[in-house]
Amino acid sequence: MAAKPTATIEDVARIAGVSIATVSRAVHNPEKVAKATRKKVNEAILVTGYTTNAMARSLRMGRTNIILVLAPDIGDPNFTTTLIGIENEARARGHAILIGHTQNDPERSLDYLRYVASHKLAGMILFTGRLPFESLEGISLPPVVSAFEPAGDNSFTYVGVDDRAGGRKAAEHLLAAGHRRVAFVGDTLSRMSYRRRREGFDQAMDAARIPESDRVIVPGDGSLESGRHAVELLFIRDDVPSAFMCVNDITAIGVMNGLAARGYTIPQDFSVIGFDDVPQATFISPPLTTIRQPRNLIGRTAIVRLLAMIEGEAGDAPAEEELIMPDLILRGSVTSPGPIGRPNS
Amino acid sequence: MAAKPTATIEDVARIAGVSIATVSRAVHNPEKVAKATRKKVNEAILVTGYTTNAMARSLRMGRTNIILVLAPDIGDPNFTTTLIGIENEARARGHAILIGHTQNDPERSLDYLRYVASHKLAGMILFTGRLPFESLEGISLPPVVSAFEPAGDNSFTYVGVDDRAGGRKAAEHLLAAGHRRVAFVGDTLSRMSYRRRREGFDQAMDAARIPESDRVIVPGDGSLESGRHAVELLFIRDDVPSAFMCVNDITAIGVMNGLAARGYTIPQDFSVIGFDDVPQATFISPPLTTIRQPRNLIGRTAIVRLLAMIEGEAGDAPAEEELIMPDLILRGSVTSPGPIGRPNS
DNA sequence: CTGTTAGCGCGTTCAA
DNA sequence: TTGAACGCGCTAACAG
Repeated sequence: MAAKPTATIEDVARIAGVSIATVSRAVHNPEKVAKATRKKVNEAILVTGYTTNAMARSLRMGRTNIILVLAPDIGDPNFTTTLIGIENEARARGHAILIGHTQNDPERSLDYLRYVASHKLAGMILFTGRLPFESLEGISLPPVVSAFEPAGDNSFTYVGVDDRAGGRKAAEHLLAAGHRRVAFVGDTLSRMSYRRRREGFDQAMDAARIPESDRVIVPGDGSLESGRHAVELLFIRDDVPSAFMCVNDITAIGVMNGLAARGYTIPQDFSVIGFDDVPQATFISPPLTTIRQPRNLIGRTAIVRLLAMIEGEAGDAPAEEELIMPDLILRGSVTSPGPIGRPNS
Repeated sequence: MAAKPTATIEDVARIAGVSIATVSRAVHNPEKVAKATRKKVNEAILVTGYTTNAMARSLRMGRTNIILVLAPDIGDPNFTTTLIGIENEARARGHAILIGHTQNDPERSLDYLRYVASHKLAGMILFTGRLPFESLEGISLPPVVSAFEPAGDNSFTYVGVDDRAGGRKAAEHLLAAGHRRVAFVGDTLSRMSYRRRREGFDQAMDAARIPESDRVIVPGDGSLESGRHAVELLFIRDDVPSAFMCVNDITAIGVMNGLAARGYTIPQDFSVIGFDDVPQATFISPPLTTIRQPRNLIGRTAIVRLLAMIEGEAGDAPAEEELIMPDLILRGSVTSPGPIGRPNS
């Protein structure tokens, strides 16, 4: 049995005994159609199971109201919660959300970009730090805002946490607890947000007049392993601080693991602070003190700005940054250093 | 500055000094165009930054090669890994993947269904157990396969883990370790997969001739709380088994928490086994013995079947189930019961 | 309030 | 090997 071709506006018109224009109006501007006519049309629609062909519609209209959210990793908890903020707001404003998963693969990203361009999507939200901008030549994109990680060059409006302020808050908390010699784990040039957290750290240390020599900078990529590895490195170098400030929670958990593996208990022997407030932060023991990403708010803000750009046609406003202040979440992984200032091994 | 309208096939044709038909051919059937002509066309495309208008294209062709993956929760680790399997396979076969996030909201689901219908997407993969089928009347859907959780009525081809076999394996493992009195935590009617795991449990118990009275069935919804709560319930009822088989890992972790809160250590005092093998299963202590979801394989299988349905036009094959056998992952949360058969409180 | 008509951009006959 | 012309389904302008 061949699939029955889907009903078109013409089928509906024929059955309702009106013109196709009337059907179109009855669907999109009901108030411009007599009640009786509207009724006939609606019945015909029910009979035929008619759905307006979106391709034809937007071919005619030249636009859609679909927004693509591009993420490198769907599973990232930062992403999930933010997405919900985006969806709720977009929905309320009559826009639909589609998600693209790039796995950090430039090929994939490019495919999605092409999709956006060729389907004339209304706009785009990027969670991807890097975009294959080189290959982007000529692809004409709708309004874009990037979230969480500033996108490549900063030609796009960016909404995210104030990483510098967050870094500062974290470092100040450690300082206030009495730590003087602290490690910064996860230093890297590749992610701008991490770089800014480091800057915040330095600002706080500067303000407290902690000499550079008391700031132990350990590189890392934000992975669990990088945290564990940092601990080993420091013990091998025999250069162990009393507190660890980590570029993100995952690294912090890695540090805690590394410390635990060496028989230390937290926070008695060492203090650890993270950044992001991922779900695991509550589950591990002790629960991790950290800086919370204002995820939902970031999502809402991002979509609000995007919609403003989409609707305010004139809005050739230059790219801006909107930084949202994060909160310090006090849990159990930070306390004052012991009287020795350095645990006994 | 008004946005420059994107180039159409006509612009390209004019610049290249050929007809639009030739441009179309040069793009989609290069071999049917003289080399010199092709070159001119390609140059013109580069100049104009032309991208074929997907709306017009699929309006003409009547279809797309886009597949929508509909998930209730993007963040579910089961989903993420499976998605990667889907994407890789789909990509290799020339299909693009878009993701929809329903949050289990019927309104949202319906929107996506409409999207699929009106955009004439090629097919759909469902991770959503429930679909608003009532409202679905008349919406004509492309081929659909559901994964992980059989969709509502079983009118759709389903690819998933063999829950019954998994449940059996888990129970047999407990039995083999010497447990006779075991709890099944997370009994529910609402999720078919959970129901099947329970059936597997019962099959194994039957085979071992364990009387019903030694099977402690505790209801639960698969949440962390449900696990904790089950432990409390059992202690209050003073009906404590030597092992817990949980409907999923999250419940199992809840059970472990509950047990730990009462001062017991696992697996010395109690054995616990989960189902799914979520990432946390490795991190907690002791690491959780569980049944692993063959996620990547489920993804690949689902998309392969879907594409077969899409391509084999004639394929009006009836809905089928393809069940994939899961493996038992041995870790540290199961051991033989103590000589007493019941721990000292 | 309703019908007629002209494209939106493209792939595809059919001729040349 | 190439070009002319049609129509996919729809909305918006213009008449009536």
